[in-house]
Amino acid sequence: MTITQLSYVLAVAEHQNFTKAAQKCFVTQPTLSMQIQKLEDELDVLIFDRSKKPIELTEVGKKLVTQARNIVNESNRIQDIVDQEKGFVGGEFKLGIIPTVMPTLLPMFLTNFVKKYPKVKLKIEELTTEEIITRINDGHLDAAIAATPLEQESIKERVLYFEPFVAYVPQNHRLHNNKKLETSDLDINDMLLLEDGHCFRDGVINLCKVFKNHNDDKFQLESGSIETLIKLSNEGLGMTLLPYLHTLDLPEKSKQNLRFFNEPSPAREVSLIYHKSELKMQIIEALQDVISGIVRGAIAFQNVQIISPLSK
Amino acid sequence: MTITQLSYVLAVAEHQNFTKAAQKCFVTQPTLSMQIQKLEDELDVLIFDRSKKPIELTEVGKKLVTQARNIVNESNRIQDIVDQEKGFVGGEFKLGIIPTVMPTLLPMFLTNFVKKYPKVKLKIEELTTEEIITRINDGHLDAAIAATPLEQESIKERVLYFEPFVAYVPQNHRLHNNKKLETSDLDINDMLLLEDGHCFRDGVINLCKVFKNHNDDKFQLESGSIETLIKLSNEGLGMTLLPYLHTLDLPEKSKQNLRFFNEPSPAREVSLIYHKSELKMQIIEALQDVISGIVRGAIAFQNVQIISPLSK
DNA sequence: TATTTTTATAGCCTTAAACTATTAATAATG
DNA sequence: CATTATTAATAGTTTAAGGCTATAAAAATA
Repeated sequence: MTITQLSYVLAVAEHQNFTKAAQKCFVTQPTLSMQIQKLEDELDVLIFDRSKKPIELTEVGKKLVTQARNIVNESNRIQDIVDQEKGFVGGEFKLGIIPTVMPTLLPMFLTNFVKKYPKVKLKIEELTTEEIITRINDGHLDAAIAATPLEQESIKERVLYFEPFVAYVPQNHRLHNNKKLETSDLDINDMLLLEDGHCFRDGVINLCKVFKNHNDDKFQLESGSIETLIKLSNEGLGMTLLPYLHTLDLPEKSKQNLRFFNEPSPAREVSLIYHKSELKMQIIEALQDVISGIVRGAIAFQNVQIISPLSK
Repeated sequence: MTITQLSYVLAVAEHQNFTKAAQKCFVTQPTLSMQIQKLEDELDVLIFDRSKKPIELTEVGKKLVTQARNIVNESNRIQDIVDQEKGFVGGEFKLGIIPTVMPTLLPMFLTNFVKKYPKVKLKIEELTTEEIITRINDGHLDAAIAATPLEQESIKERVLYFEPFVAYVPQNHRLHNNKKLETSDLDINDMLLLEDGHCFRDGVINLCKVFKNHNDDKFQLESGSIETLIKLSNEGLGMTLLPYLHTLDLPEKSKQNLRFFNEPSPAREVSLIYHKSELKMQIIEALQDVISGIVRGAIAFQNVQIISPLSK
């Protein structure tokens, strides 16, 4: 039994297809088929049920795949240990970022990070929290930036910053003349929301839930981007909430519609999250360093109240 | 990097000698040397410091060995999973037993176990608790029978039975005429003890500590076996405590010197212990089944008070 | 039924992992 | 201090493993 064979098994289990798996492993299909057969012979057990289309794992197969993933993960760590010893921070690193953090945070730290750690090949993907959790668990992401706490047993979190919710209240809105807002002022029914799947949307809903009843799932207007949200709001279709960093580069005119909350201001907790196996920890720590350093300058709120990003 | 290479590293780390390691791995010394060199080349790091005699691990080497042990352990589990699926309970199994349990418990379950699981090649070793802990941690033992609780983070325990302490009080002893004893009757200073290293000795000391001050480490007479302890006691050199199972096959004359404790009787907890990685769990469960079944007939005490086997 | 997709088999080539034999280096001993 | 063990490294050879291409077989789809 070799680590290579185990990773072949993982690839087939994932793609349910020998040919595609072979491509992902950078070998030919016969090579991969042979190795898996060899392993099955050695263990004297069928890992895959080839009669099913697409191919399925047998019952033992499922257990073996779980264990194989363990072994392959632990093996990857050998290189990690060596890298750490040498002080080498490099290699490919896949980072997921949720959509409502991406456009504001990424430009702030990316240049700095690339300059400081030129050997790291960052591959960044915009993903929803749900997608991020799946991919961290199956090893397709090395880490991600998301709103926390997520309450995931398999995922560890390191808080980067707290980002207050800022209200965007258009001119004709009942709250426009309030200088500061209370969370109790909010009414989910005149609030513009992001589309389903955004955890910022869930955060806003949770925030409103605390204080008001609401017509479950009867939101009027939803949008896929915060920019559209602002435009819709300007059209007089309701107020909305923005993450603080999004308010920094608004035009002066729009800034006049911003209303902060009285302290403790509701806020989301934004964290660097990663699998509990702690693979590539050097890079994760490098990211944390750079991002915390940058954000510390931009955000300086002390007294905040964390709103959960989970839809309950 | 292969699992084979990692196990070679483990062997050298353990024996601090390439030649001996090669023997243990059933390959020639050059083969093992080459593979370790290849791994060092691939990782571009020295795992062993060959300038030291005997050979030592480098700093990275130590970390790598820890991780390698993980990987090799997890790999062994693949076969475990297959075995479990097939309902196969077999293969070599190394079991440690503490000296004060060995002579009484082993004859009770061994024949039964071998009959029920003929494919398991049991290799039994008499070892002290300390030796057992070391060997379970380094993988030289698959499981052991010892007095618990041990408070070892890396070791799991499954209680087999509670074995009361029974006093052996010779004729001329001050307690001889008491029909039953209280633990408060005990005085460590007129107690015959096993030699250092036996956890039963520590249990007895802990029991006495609870109620009396004692002359620290000023025990008069010590012995390596319980049989000798009884003989010494018969010579009028003091009373002693025996584990209940040892009292069953005493000659009738000696049995008249036995004094039980009032309930709750002090007792030791005897458990099957194994590494938290839970390798060869099928065999461990088979052992537990057989032993519990046998002992249930021989021991039927309900109301006992567990005495810790740890020397504090 | 024909066509495409997908896995298994056959045969070949290259590399890697094992061996034996030997050398080099170190430690132990006379 | 020279000699002898002990032990790791190197050289050269053999066998086996892992890879490839080409092709056949089986299954799914048109």
